[in-house]
Amino acid sequence: MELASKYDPANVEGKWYQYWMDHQLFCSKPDGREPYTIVIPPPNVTGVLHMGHMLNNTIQDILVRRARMEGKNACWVPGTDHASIATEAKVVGKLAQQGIKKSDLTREEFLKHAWAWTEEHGGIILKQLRRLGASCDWDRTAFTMDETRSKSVIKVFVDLYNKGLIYRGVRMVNWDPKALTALSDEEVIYQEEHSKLYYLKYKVAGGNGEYAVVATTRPETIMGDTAMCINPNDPKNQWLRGKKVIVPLVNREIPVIEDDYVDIEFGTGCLKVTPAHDVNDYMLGEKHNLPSIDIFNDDGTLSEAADLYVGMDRFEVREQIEKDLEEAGLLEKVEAYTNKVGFSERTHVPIEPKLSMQWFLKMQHFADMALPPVMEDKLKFYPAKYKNTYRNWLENIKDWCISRQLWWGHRIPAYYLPEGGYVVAETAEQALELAKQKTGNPNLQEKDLRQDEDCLDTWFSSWLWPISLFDGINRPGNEEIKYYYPTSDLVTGPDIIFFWVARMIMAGYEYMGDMPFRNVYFTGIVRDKLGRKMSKSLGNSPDPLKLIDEYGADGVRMGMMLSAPAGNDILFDESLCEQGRNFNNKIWNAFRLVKGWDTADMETPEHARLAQEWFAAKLSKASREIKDLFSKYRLSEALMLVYKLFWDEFSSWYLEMVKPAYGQPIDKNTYEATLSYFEELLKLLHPFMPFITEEIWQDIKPRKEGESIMVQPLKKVQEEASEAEKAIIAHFEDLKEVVSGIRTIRTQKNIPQKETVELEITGNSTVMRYQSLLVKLCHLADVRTVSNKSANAASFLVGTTEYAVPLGSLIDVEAELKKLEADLKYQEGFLQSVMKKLGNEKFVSKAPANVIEMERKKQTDAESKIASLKESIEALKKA
RNA sequence: GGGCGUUUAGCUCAGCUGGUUCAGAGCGUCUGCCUUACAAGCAGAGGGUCGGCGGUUCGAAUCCGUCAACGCCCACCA
Repeated sequence: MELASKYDPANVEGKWYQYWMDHQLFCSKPDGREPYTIVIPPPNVTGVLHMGHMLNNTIQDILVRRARMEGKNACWVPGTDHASIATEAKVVGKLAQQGIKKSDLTREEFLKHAWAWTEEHGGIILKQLRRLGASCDWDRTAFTMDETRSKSVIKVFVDLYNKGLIYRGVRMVNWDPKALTALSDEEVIYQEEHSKLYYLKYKVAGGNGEYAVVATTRPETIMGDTAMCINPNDPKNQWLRGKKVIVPLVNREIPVIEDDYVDIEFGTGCLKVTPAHDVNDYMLGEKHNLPSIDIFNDDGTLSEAADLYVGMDRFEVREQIEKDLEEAGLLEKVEAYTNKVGFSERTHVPIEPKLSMQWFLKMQHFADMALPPVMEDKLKFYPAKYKNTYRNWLENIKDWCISRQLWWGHRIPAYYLPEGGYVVAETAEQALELAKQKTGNPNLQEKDLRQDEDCLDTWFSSWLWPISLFDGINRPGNEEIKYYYPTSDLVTGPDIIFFWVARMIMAGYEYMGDMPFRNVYFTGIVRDKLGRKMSKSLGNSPDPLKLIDEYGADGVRMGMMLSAPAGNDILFDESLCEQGRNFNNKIWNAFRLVKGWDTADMETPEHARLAQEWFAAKLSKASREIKDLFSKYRLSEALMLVYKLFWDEFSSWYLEMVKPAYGQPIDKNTYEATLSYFEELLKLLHPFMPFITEEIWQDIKPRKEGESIMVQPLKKVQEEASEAEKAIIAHFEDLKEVVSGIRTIRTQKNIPQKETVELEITGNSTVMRYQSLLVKLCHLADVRTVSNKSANAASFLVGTTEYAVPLGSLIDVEAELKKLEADLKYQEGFLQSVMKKLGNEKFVSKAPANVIEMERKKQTDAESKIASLKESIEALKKA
């Protein structure tokens, strides 16, 4: 035999991936079969593969491969996302290294750099996915900024604008002073920060030096104060009513206004109002008609309007103004304080609330459509707990700020007219037509129109993904969209439930009148074994490709799946990959064994016939259970089930049972049966470990070029187990226990495998049917039923039947007695508890008949066990 | 501040609508084995008062209440 005793994935995986590609086995075209569709959550175009991607894409591949083997037309569409803000930040950073500032470039020049960067780094991640074995239809690879997708985005923007769902206006938005753009509410992450609470003195105008104290966390914004606010019901501040106070350092007079909004208990009950830099203050300003002073530049430095500290950064000012206030005697005290601060999801700098002109999408309309199907389980979430999260968001929906002050993205198709106003159109030509109509000026030229400088939020393109991938926006009702939509499963992380999942559902109903996917599988976060998030700074994130080099893709896939129940975080440990690798090796060695057999024309021995009968039943049972687990998306459990089926049932039991003696041939019938079981096992394993299963499947029987396990249909299983099947499996479990019992005795008594022993069975036992197997597996010289076992035998119970191995002089009477007496004690205790139950009037009268029946059986069983134990003890004592 | 979730063996987790001796699995641990597929292996063994307390019930890991710890999401209190 020239096969190595260890499986070597490196020599196998690349070969089969190429084979699958060469034979177009990943490709899907609409046909008469039932479609099974997954659209990939598009990774950032310039991203690199990390463990989160590994988990996510392993799951998708498992689902796709399984569907393919169930005879469906499986289509997994890959692609990448332009990731507007993240990519632009990277490009800006790279340019900065070369000493180029974004502000020195024109839009066109910048985009040239951005595209060059995208072409250089773009799509690496998709190449990496191939190492994992991802069976994507690569011919369909899309990009959120390619022509089809871009046209879709613009078309949708225009459509929603025309429907009155998109509007433009000045609102308080989340401003990212580093990226210099507005963000949506979802892109702001609130984190607790240890900061200070400053108590500032606001002197009363025209008074004798009396002052009010205001507590604030942001003293640097006082230059923007336009009022001080008290609660009208606050007795301690009544004296301030109708007065004016003087902003410290600034020496500007501002009115004291009254509003219920102010919390009497907080600080001194006096609130400084800075309408330009706080959402709540903005609302107060609107309500009380206050002026608004914007004291910040876009980059978070102080503007001319602040008058003081002009040009300094907001945080420097905070430090400086504390000193200056102190010096001026206007700072009463400073307390330590913990508050929540919003940070930009991308640039991680504190968000500045800022009043600015932006584009918004009205969301109520979409929320109304998107909520019911999820709550009614038409569109299912796994795990279902995320329905709550989803509902909570939709029920408190706010309009979506969709404009970004960035260049890398889809440019907003709004065109401003020379004399004010604007038109919205898909192309510049159409815009010109509209403009002419609107202005009544037929001489208007394209150059007279100025397109909006902003681009759209990345998610404004991603939300169309399940539709735009099949060109369903530009060509509604085309063959592909009709066939593949709605897609089947979406596999993604719960962190983007609002960003992406909810919005896709909205777009789906708006543009297709139907859900974008039937099921959503939420994966957990991949953490290290200590439960920490994987991060670059901690250095606890392994390089997926190195893992694949070391353990093989199959091994890593298995490592990921072994502990990845839907929705739970997975604590990743390399040792899991080791387990995966070991399993590969186990499969490999089973293959070596079977491959090494010679066959002969001979009758099938009884023990082999029994083994076949049992394993066929076991296989059918397992197939049924796996199918059920897949239907519930319990993939790690399905994997564990096949794992045990292969390792324990097939390798440890079945193969040991049919294995011919050294140098002996095996009968043809058993050989064929074994191959067919092996093949079926490979098919069950294939979605989880595509490479090794293909390697062995190709070698286990002669195959034609182009054939692949990938597209082999799974054996059909019956919905329900037959009685015969159940009985075979149950009886066999007894057999296993007997075998195990005998092995234990061998171990304990140090009886070598080579020496034969005998087995005595007291009374009737279904195990007698498996006599031939017992003899083979336990190396027995004889099996016999007896009415009284030999005196000096080691015995054990399986069910109510006693099994005994006569030991002759090897018997250790003391130890044997001890064991039997312990058993007896347990059984007596057990019987007592059963009797107590049965003696309970209430139990007997209230419990259902079958439960009582069960207890009675426990009673008789225990009694007979006790009897036989007592007998054994007596016999031993005599011996 | 609101909402959700988790708590079962050393670790990671199953245990559905309460009742098969129901307390389980994988890994790890311990013991013995280089048995002619596999030491990345084989055979065997030990290990938990199911987070605490209280209740419902003939019967609770499972239902209810409460407390505790941890985690996540949402929220405009300076």
